[in-house]
Amino acid sequence: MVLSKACTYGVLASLYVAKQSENKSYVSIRDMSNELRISFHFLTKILQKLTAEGILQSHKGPKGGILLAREARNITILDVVLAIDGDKVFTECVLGLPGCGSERPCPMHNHWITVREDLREMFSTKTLAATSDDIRELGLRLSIE
Amino acid sequence: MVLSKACTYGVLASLYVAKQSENKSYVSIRDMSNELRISFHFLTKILQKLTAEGILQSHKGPKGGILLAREARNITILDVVLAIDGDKVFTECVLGLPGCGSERPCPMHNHWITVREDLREMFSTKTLAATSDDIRELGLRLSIE
DNA sequence: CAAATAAAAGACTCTTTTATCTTAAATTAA
DNA sequence: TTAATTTAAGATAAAAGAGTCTTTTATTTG
Repeated sequence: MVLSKACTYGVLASLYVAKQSENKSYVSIRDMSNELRISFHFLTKILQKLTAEGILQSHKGPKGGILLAREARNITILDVVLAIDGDKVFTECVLGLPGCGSERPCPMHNHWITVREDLREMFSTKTLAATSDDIRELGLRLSIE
Repeated sequence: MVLSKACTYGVLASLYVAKQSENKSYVSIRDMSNELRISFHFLTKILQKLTAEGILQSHKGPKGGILLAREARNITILDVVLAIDGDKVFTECVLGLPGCGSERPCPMHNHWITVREDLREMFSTKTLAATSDDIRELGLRLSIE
């Protein structure tokens, strides 16, 4: 798996919040966990990380929940991935050799760095705004159902 | 990590065997584990899988060890990856949604399938023969050192 | 202020992956 | 045929990832 489970949940949750953010009220984590079919407590932990990283903002108490901390067009899926999984996928050697790079390359290095960059590009070109528009217009899925 | 640790060890080991296979004698797993700095017993299990999958052949007893089961130019790195990790990386949804595909795509599907295919292509175009030639000619690394 | 609500935080469990250790089986060679 | 060597197999352990449960803290509303 390219992304950890926590990371895919974080991306799905961010897109869910972006999609709801026309209503200016906070998005309930409980509702989101029901709709996305993600364990509530596990989701909570992931969202806490995204909040700590300045991607989401949260509010306790009745009518509380979470919101995007910045405008949806200023947050990319790469931002969410980096916040949860870090940049390992985009920097590591595909054969796991420490210190692999142009000076001391592994047998796959030159080919791998192009694929790795394509992967990063894929995540960086998609903003939450544009992606949630796609979801609405094309009827794309965010959950198991 | 795109590949499991077991899988990266399997690829490194296969390349090591290919590189040694000018000498027609069996390659010692013990020597290989020392040179590649991979735990002997863990490596043994991985090689057993590759043997079971028909990529390697083994021989017990003194002067025993392993060899490629086919010619190095007829084994690709993809073969090794599929034998150990299966085809999950090349078929799964990047957001982990079960049943994601062109009929019921996730928000990243269309972009992801191109990256996924590039990844498969990277592994499938490299034979053990060509890659071990590269290693010799360009002095590439197979181990931590 | 008190009660209800909802996120935050931390402890804990389960599963999978990675790694180690021990014993068994096969083969070679003296 | 016996001793040494080397892979095979299985049991166990350690670490990481995924998921659950309980308690605490902050906020709203009656």
